Amino acid sequence: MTTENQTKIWLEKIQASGYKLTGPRRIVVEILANSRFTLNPSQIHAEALRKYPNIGLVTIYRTLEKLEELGLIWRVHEFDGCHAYVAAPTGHQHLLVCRSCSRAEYFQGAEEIEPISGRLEAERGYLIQDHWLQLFGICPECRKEGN
Amino acid sequence: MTTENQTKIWLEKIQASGYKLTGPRRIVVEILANSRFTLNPSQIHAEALRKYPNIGLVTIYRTLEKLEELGLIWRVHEFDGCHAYVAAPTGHQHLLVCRSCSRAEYFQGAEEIEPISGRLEAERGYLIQDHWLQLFGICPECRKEGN
DNA sequence: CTCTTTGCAAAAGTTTTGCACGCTC
DNA sequence: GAGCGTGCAAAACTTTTGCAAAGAG
Repeated sequence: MTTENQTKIWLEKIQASGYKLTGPRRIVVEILANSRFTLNPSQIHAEALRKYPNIGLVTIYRTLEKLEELGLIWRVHEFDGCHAYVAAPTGHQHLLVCRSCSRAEYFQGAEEIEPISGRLEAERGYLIQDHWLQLFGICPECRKEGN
Repeated sequence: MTTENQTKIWLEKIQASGYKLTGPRRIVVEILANSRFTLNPSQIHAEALRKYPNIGLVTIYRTLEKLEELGLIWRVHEFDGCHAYVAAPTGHQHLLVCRSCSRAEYFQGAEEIEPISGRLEAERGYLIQDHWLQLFGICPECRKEGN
């Protein structure tokens, strides 16, 4: 999927959910749908200001809230904090995050986890609802630069 | 391991690391080493006040910082925030957390993840350093109560 | 006795809320 | 035109820092 399509799909979904399409929302969507890195509200705000001079940080927060509610973005949990967001994947995927530059990409095929859930439900009586699998490391670009 | 032993081991480790054993530190250690639930700084403070009337919230923060540095506690990432801590496990284990009461327990045997790391290193050129696997659900006690 | 640790107060940083105006539909 | 969305200001929280006094070893 191209990123232009990704942006378009998000905007349609926002509208289909009864929310209005506004300048600030378009900007935030464009930034997040196209970023290969995790971004926190303040970084998004700084980036957005370049294209929409008067946009307020509060609007970033409120837009993030809606995008998260619509399942379009995920809050990312990193070692040094949990303030950043990233475009949600299509389908069930897991995150691989660079600890140096916060580049984030997804990977599939962690079906290995299903039996673990089943085992724990049987052995401990929990109702398992969800799981997080996230890998951390150094991306190829940062390895080249010696980070 | 009994929880008294756990508390004792932590206190010894604090002392062995060159930190002093003080009243406030003993209290925080006792609370965290014995809790089956994740606790945030404010909850720990409230609990500590019952046994040590003048203890300050700042001291809780500073003690948590040291316990984390010594590897005795982990910060827990939950759906509704990342402010809570829990006693670290012995060896490589993963967390199972109740979304209703924040009860937390560990499980072993997620060796299934190793091949995933290897695959991603080979396919994407990352140097994988760490991973998080965490399961969320409802614990038996909360299921009984219909949460 | 020395040096760490504590509690208070204040600062810094992040996120939320109230409100009048502006814009989308 | 109706009602949602925006920006500003201020509030609410969480976490960190400076400092004098107290306590551990």
